[in-house]
Amino acid sequence: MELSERQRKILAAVVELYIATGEPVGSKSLCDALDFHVSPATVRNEMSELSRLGLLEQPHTSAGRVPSQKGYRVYIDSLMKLHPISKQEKQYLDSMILPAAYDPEKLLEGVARVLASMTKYAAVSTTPSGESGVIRGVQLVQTSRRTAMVLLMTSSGTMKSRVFHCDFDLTPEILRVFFRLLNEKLAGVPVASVTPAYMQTLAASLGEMAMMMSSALMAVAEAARESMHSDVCLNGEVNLLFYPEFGQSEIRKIVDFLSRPAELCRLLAQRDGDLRVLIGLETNRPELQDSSVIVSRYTVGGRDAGAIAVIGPTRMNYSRIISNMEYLSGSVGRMLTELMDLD
Amino acid sequence: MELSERQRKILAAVVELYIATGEPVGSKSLCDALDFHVSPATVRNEMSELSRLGLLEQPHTSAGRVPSQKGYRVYIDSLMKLHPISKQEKQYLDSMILPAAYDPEKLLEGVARVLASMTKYAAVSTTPSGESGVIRGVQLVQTSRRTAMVLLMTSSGTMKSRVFHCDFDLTPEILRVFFRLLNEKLAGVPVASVTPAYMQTLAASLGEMAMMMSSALMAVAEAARESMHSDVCLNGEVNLLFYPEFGQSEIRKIVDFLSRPAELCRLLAQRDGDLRVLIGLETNRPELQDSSVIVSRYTVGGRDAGAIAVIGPTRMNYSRIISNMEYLSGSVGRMLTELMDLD
DNA sequence: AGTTAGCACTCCAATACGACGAGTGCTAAT
DNA sequence: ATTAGCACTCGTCGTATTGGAGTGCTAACT
Repeated sequence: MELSERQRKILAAVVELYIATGEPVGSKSLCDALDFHVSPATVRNEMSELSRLGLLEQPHTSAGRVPSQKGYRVYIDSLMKLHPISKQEKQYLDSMILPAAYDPEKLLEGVARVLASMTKYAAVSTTPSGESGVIRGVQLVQTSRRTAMVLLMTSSGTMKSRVFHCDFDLTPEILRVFFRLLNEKLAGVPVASVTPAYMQTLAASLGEMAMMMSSALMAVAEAARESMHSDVCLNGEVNLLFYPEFGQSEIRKIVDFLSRPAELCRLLAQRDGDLRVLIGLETNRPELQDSSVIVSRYTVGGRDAGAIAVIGPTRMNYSRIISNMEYLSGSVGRMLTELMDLD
Repeated sequence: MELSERQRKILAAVVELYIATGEPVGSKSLCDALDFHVSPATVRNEMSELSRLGLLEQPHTSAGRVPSQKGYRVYIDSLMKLHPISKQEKQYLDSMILPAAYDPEKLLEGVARVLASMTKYAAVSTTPSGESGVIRGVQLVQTSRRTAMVLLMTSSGTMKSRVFHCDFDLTPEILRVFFRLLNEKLAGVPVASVTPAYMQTLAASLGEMAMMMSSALMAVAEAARESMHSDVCLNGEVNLLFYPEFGQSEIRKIVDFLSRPAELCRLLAQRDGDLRVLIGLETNRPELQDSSVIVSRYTVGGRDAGAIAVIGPTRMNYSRIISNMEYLSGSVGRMLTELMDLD
């Protein structure tokens, strides 16, 4: 698979023209786009060679060429040049997510929104997952006479709240006792180990308090469970409707897939490397055979925490989107690290 | 506009058949659906009379009849009979939203989701608006050495949090002082009056503390501002794609409209009566000329608080959806009232 | 040997045409 | 007042035709 310089240039030009116009590119129009002069016939020869190599394909005999998945792969891996993101773009992105930077869930939701509106594709983001975190502390806040809220903070930067209800009136003193007990028992415990069984033994060790605190303990357990599983925010599915390469039935399948958070999560979980581009079937998803996914993972406090992703037609403006996503995932990580005071 | 009993039956049958099949209904098929025997010719006469009255219209000369907006209006106002929601449906709806019933925002998001998946239309919900509420209390929670969270609770059932950062180490004593001061000054104050100017005068009255607390005050102000404006949750826009009556360009316009929360909010704000059906141009929105909107408002603690709505093609199964929505908005109100301990 | 002009060929897209049929409105008979 | 009969309208669907974009091949050129 050694391509000549000219073949590389032609392949790149085909990909870029096709991305720009959406139509199969023929030898004539390709000639105009090339930065050196050759005749259409020469280009045709080269193109038929590239077809033989499986990098280009023809929708039908008398049509122009379209990049194959392999062709996109080569383009992305070695032909494409990323032009760095401009200052205005940076400012724009920051200004869109900054207002939500006070809460991880809101922030990631905002990121998905801006990503979708910027790219005009579907965007996904996951909130920081706390699987590997330990409980940093539990806070209690009275919200009314007989209700209070537990706030559970973890070392991985999540913060979950839960309201609980008692059948007796709460007083500051009671809350103080609850607070002391909960933090004594739970600080430093990995959230993953806060199972119902664990709570049972914990309750046992509380002796006579256990009865009074049962609803509080439940709330803590639920908050812990929730801080383990990371939320998936989806935005801009509708954008996919406007790409002619997707027909009604494809759209339906894609939307269906997108609406299943668990599978979506799995797609984003592959964490070898900062940023990955999955083209068509590389996603291992038949419903995404004509789509590409760009996944960029972000870190909080230096550790891998979550991902943002864009899903669109294979014919995607990779270069622009990749540089924007790299910046965005960096920003998100930085903001979350700061928010959690983990730096 | 006095319709004979037979005309009423025919109009109802046309609407129901059209809703069920999506195709203009002709005299022949209409005859079969009627519960009394008449010939197609008779039906034709009646239909042409209904056309003259503006209740039915024809897509073209040799096609069947389709209800006009006026026709739908009459159907909904006086012809349609709601069959009450079944026990299973109630259980299904409850089971879908109950898990999210610990947080108003999550709950309303869940409601929009279940509404969209149940109806197969687009669904919208607004979180309880706190415009008219007063501050019930402010809570402070330390989240790390130099950061803390303010929690602002209002009488209208909203609860907003905000993290703030100090440039000195926080101690329990400092927080206690902050807490006392904030609650002294702010409890009972209408959120609407917590303007920047108000905060300024408040800061002035705090004397030397003002400097230390500035970031906390800012956080409170932001939380107050946020508790005034109600969030809009949108779900299921994609569902609209699958109705043939919407073409690409219509879909684009509708989606565009749906993505503007302010306008959406305005649409849902009309609060005369529990439940409203807006047909086509009754929405006062050109982009919704082929859509209908069903809005149902919910109350928290006896006062109007927010709305849930469904947006779909004019050809909508009104009867089923209305009864489901009535139940759902009742549930939501009940859950929120309970959550906020306002009963 | 690589490049290019010329040309026959393929195949999609757009257009036009005609048959078909569902549905109407009108008229006249019951 | 109702209904059967009938001519008429108009959109839908299938088929045939045409035009054009693009290819692959061959032969000539550098």
